[in-house]
Amino acid sequence: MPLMITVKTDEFGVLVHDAARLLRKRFDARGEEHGLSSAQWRLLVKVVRQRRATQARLAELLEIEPISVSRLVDRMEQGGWVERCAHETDRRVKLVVPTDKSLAAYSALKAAAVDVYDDAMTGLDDRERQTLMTALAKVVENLSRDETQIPCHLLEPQA
Amino acid sequence: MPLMITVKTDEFGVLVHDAARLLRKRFDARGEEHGLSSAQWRLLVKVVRQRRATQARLAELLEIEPISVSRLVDRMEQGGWVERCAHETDRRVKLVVPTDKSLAAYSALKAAAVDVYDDAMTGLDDRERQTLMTALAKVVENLSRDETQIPCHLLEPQA
DNA sequence: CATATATTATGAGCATGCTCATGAAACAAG
DNA sequence: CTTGTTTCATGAGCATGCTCATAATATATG
Repeated sequence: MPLMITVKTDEFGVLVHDAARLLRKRFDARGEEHGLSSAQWRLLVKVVRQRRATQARLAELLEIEPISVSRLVDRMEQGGWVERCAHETDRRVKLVVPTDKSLAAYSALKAAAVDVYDDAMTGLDDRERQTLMTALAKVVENLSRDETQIPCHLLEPQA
Repeated sequence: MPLMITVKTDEFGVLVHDAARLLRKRFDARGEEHGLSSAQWRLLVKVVRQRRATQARLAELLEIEPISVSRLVDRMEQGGWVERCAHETDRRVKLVVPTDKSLAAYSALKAAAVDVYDDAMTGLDDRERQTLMTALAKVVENLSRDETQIPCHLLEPQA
């Protein structure tokens, strides 16, 4: 039997959790100059890129629930970042569009994001960065697939 | 000038954010069998390992604010996971100790965590896992150091 | 057309984090 | 001992996520 060294991944959850928390903190700090939280920042980027998106579409893009988008847009509308407009034909939907204030802040925010990532990855070489990105992407893919993972042999035969 | 390929790290924040969210969702799902959220699970692990810890110490270990521990312990005490006991000499502190219920659930929770990590890292070889862990640890270290990063030349001379 | 179903947004209410403020107890300096 | 400072726990109130429920509208089907 070959020497089986399996990497200790005990603390994987803690690491990811901490990294996400610390990144969020940095983004909150940088966004504060503009009066933006990190959640609002994320939504702003989507709204600027989409130009006009329904709240349902934003929920899909941000991978959060529509109700959470509703609350977030409430606060961002109040802050003058976005506006809710009626759809031309579908009276159910409200189109979320960026204000001039959002469009003006966008490039500064992009630059700030690059800064934060540079800080975060200081000391990692290109190979490590590459592996970090692809491995994380794989993890996200793994966890996105079959959410609850019910083994086939446990499934009830369908009628 | 050598060919400079710099890895595209644009989506780093999104990846970490998504990975953390999906992991949390898995832990919530697995903890639900026991009636535990992922935050409660994290605290439970610390309490079982420490045996008796002040809330301030738990806040330090979990890297959250003492007030957040206070609320979390409220709910966990109500759920019968922990108890608040008086300290022998210092009447300010309340020692948080695990109940039998916590001690009984602990090993099942540990096994569930291993499951979740296995799922998450499916398809990654040892080299990739190794790099993922060390790179994430480096990121956490980078972001933990000099929180606000004020360049020295901008600091006011001290009186 | 009429009726059933799906989609869109949002209200109510909860969990988990936060900041700011406060009260009680411990500790340090005089 | 008294006074000032620090530490510990927690109240008030907010942001961001969630589930569950509901109203309005659109769409599909008989």
